[in-house]
Amino acid sequence: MRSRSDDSTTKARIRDAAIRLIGRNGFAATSARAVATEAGVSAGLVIHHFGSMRELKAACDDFIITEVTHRKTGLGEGDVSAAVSEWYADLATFEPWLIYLSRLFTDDSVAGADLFDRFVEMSHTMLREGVASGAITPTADEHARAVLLVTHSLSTLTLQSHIARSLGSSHFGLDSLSRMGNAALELYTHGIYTPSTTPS
Amino acid sequence: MRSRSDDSTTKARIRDAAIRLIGRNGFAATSARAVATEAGVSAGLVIHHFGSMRELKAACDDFIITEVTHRKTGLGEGDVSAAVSEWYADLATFEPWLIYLSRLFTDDSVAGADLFDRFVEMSHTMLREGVASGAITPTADEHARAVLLVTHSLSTLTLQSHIARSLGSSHFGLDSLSRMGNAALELYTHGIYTPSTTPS
DNA sequence: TAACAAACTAAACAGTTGTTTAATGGTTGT
DNA sequence: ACAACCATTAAACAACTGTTTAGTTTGTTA
Repeated sequence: MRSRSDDSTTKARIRDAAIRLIGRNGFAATSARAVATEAGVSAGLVIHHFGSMRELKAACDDFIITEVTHRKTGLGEGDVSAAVSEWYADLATFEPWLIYLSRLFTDDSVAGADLFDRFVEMSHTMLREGVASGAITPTADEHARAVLLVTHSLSTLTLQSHIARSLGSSHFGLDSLSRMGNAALELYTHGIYTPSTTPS
Repeated sequence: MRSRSDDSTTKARIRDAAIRLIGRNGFAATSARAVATEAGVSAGLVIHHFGSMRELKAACDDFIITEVTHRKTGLGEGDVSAAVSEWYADLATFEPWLIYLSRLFTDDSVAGADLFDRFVEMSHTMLREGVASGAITPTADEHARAVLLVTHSLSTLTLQSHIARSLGSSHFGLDSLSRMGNAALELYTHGIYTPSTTPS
């Protein structure tokens, strides 16, 4: 269950502190001294280990991306949705990663763009296979549909605080996730319009 | 078509500059001096007119929220989707507002939370009416469905840069919007799964 | 034990931040 | 013409920023 994030070197502690703070407040609002305090070290040590704040940010990006993509699970390496599911299953441990991950898409970083594009490719592959096997209906603009599905999936991440508040939870947990999942499954199964009244 | 944003007082110019910069870079990365330069005034004047940076941010929030909710359109006052459609129709003019609006939801400001909740209420009302008239299928968890639809709609806003890039456009324009809209309409009409193979 | 390298800190650095102050110029009302 | 007022600026302020420097501790190796 646990990963190499457990390496308890000081450098790793600093990186984890940065992931927590950048996730919570954004990169621009996260100072080297704040990271240092959060990690229980001096500000100079943060720079000593990472060179600069920008490089620290890059190290955090790399770490999160590696964790979400190269993680080995029972379902095979590179299965991103499996990794994210695992994160959701142990929210207490992985919540900071999820929050950081969501910031990756709204901060417009290169790392976030790459990840998004990879998601679209994966979605594309799944849709193609589904259409080939007859499980999924074909569509005119396959690429737009792939982008739409990825966008919808990620919105659960980027808008998680609003979802949780609106569903009455104090934070985005498994209950919120399953309620949204059920609603989404229903939508993907038969839409929301009754067949007879489908608009043009 | 144009609104009271056309008041060309210096105070309005400063606010518009702030909306542009905060939308582009986020509040934490937007300095009073940067806003002043963008508006062609001195840094002191920014504070003179708004009191502090936090109050300037609040003024921007208020302005955008007012524009998106109290705007009078042919479809009646308070029709948010009509207002947003209007913004999309004249992207050159309103793009900064859309970008600022999207930041409202990812910055977790109170203004964004209020707006999200209002959207959910509107969505709830529309769904109820649709179900009553037989146009929309009922569902077990109506609230979750309302939240899901709002989340999906807003994701087109919060992830607009990724959508545009993935669709091959240089920026999020009417073509991207219509491709996503068509894909969404199809999804809402009959889902993506073929009836015979609907998963449990 | 001596020597060396790495981890680490406190202090100082120049630059930027939000905000204040004092002053100037222009407009308005009388 | 005069007073009052507002818009506006340049300069200064302390607090904070990322980073550097110099130094100290700590651990390893020979």
